[in-house]
Amino acid sequence: MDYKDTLNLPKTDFPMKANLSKREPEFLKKWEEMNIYRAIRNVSKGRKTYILHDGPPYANGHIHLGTALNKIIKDLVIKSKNMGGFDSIYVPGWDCHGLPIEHQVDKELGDKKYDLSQVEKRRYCRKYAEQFVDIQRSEFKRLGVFGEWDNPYLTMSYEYEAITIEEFAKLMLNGDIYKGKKPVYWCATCKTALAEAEVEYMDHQTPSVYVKFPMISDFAAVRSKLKGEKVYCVIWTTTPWTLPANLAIAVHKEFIYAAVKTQGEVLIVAKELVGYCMDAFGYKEYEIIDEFPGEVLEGQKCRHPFIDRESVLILAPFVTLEAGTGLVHIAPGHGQEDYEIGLEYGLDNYAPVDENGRFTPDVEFFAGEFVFDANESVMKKMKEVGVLLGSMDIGHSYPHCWRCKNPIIFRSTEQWFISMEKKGLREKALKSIGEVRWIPSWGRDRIYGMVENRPDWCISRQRLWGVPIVVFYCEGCGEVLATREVLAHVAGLVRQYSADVWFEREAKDLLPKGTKCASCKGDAFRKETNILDVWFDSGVSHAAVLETRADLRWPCDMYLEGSDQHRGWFHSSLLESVGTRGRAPYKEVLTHGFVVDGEGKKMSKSVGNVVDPQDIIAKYGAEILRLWVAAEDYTADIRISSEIMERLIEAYRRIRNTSRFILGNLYDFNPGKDAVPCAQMEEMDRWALHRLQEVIQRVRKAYEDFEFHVVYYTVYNYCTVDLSALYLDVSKDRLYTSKTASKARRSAQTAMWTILDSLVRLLAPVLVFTAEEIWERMPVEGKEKSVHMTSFPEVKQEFLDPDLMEKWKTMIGLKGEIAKAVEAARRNKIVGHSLDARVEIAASGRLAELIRANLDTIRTINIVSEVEMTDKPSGEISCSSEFEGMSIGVSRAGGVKCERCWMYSGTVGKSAAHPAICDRCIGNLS
RNA sequence: GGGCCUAUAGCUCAGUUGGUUAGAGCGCACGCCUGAUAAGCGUGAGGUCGGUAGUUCAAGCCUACCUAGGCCCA
Repeated sequence: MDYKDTLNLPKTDFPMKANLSKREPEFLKKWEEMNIYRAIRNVSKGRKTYILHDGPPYANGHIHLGTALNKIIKDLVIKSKNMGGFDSIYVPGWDCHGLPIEHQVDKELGDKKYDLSQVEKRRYCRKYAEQFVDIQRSEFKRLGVFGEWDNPYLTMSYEYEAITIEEFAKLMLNGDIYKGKKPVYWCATCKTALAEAEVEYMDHQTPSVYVKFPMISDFAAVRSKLKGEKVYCVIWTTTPWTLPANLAIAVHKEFIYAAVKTQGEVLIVAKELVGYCMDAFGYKEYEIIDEFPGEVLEGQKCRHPFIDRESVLILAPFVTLEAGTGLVHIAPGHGQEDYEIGLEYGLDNYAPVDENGRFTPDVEFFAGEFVFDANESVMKKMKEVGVLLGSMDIGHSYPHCWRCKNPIIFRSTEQWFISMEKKGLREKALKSIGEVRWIPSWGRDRIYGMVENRPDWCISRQRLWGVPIVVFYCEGCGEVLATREVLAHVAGLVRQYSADVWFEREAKDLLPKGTKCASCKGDAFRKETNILDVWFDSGVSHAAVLETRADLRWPCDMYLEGSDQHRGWFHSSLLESVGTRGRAPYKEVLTHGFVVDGEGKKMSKSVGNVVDPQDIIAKYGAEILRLWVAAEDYTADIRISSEIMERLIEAYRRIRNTSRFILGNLYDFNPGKDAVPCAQMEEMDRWALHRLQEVIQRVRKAYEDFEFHVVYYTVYNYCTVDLSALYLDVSKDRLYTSKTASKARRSAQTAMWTILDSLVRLLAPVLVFTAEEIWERMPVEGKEKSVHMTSFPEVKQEFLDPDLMEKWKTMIGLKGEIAKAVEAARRNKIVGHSLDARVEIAASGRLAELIRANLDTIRTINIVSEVEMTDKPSGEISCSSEFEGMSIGVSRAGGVKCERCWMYSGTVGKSAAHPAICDRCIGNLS
């Protein structure tokens, strides 16, 4: 007879093959139908809230691996908080205004854009953003991320736009905001000022020129050696077009400068660079006739090389000797450092360049010329007047516009600023940084340094798609009108009609009736045309979201973004919140690194190492992507490669198969009726449950610390090491061959059920789909509709047994030694399967006592047919390295192999009814 | 060029306040099993801790510099 039919072999319809890319959408559908997010919120109702405030991704393009990573980490936080005893709320958001969308719309409209009114174009922008909100929403949902997807926050919603204006108003009325003239990054193509964040550095070829400025003050009065000489200061610059705006020449106070006589004139350059410079000018013969420190030059005057104007010599700390001449051309209207040093010396903020990047009419020789074209003309002019000492093209890192990729210029313009100093914003912000928990802790130093050094925040943009800067100017006297009443009135209109109202109505229709200019009593006004920086938009999300939704609160618990946001959203939110409310809008800030390729290099289209999350989802499923996020330590850069994917898929299979095996052995188990109390369980089951408690404790702690990779490794190693290789492998005999309802088998089933029930909950935040798939098949009466509505398992004291663990530590060590001995016998063809083996152990002392008392357990956990203690082992002899003095002998087991349990036994053949099986099996058959 | 960060076996991660022969899992090699089977089990070989120089009786863990990489800025 076939005894296989008498065994309790595993049975389950839980498929071995995950088929994730096909099965995941089915779960998404189920969750959609049951409104899983609401269901979880209902379960969590009344608990302490945990609020992670979503940083809004930009509503343009499809999600990439970085955005996927970010959303998945957020989802891990939200889900683990909910299962860990909080009411964790997730309102996703989108950043909708800004240049990129406006550009994209311009591109799509083509020439049509010139026929559209401002409002019409804004409507296109709105539609464009809506379209990508929809796209990204479905892509995020596909990742298994739960949240209020049907009610997200959008920075372009009427309410949000109104609050943006109200927040601006607070700062305005508080005196933080001022209008000033400053050099800002200016893109002549896009005709707009750019924020620091909108600038990219790329290699760019520019001419570099050496130019001599004739000295006009009597320098010989200070340096007598130069009496009677024609003296020139030589500068070097890579932006010849800024020379018409030159107002000064900077030198370093401590550097030594040399007066070099050559070609009948004297050139001043840094002493260290004399050889280098003369080489560049092509002068072979020269003589240094004087040397002096830079400070001697301060206050001396040169004449501009081709314009009738003075250029004064000043001292600046940023002068270096790395390139050039050691004398730096200063145009305060065209450079940040130039501007700052210009302020110190009271120089004019001169920038004779219009918004198109063309010289203004007052610029001699070059009026109307585009600045980058003017490089050539300026050089030509300088050649003409004989001041050009040398020139060459060089490639260097130069700022470019993030959108149009064209090189940009620094240009002094009228802009609105939030002052870091006027109302002590910097100081307050720095203090607030100290009150926030930064994870990892170095985040504090990073943002502190940035806030400490940043210039005033330029919040104005000369664009269309955004929230207007709500300021009016009196047509009569030019006075700024931005009173509390006016701002509130406009905010009200925006709340009703969207910010479009600003662009479609005239000033008089935006103002409260009877508004008059405070200084001239005029009643005609014009609107400010600038809009707000989009970083201001997202920077007020704490006000627009946390304070407006009933179940949220201000401040929230956490902001969680990539480490670039120390300068981005964390930063803008901090300044806005500190400026209006005196503290940061968050209690904790968690940052993650960036996704890089298998070599640690950043992903770029040109290198061709970009990985698309859609491809991974289609090929392996979102689950594998989630597992990747969980497995990697996100505090540093996060690598992805095909090998990493392969490893994760294998790990996933192991977890899946372990679960499947347990489910297969629970086909006839009803935990309500069949569970065995802890005290009556078999020793090994109690060992497995003790280990489970350790896993639960470690995993819950890891979730609390946001160390998701610890969650992954802990569970995975438990599955592999403790369960698959030991506990489950060993338990097969008991599960398969014992009587179906025997206590021994029920004990194992109780343990396995408990284990899977815990694992599935611990894994649910990570493996959202698979955990649900397992949960659906768990035998439990009255269970929750979704594993995501359950809580994490608690550590149960009754399962903790330190003495047992101590004993089993030795038992498992012993198993390793026996396995080595059996392996040696296997190599010598004495045994194949471990059940072929008979093991003889020689040991002494306490070890011998332990072995003698547990011979049967040792036989069981080693899956051999016989174990005996003896003084002189026979067969293949191995000496233990772990246990001193212990030796193990392995020989072929005696007796006959039982056809049912495959163990060798002397009892096989004794029964006439069942001649092929052992008496243990005969007992289990009846 | 500056600020912050990272660098441990092929891969992903551990390595407590510096202290014995640097750990795990996977992968790999070899083998077993065929009652978890496009599964399961065992054994084994792989790092001197990015590099250099220091501090120390003692350094993967401290210091300096360098290299590579990342983010941010210039």
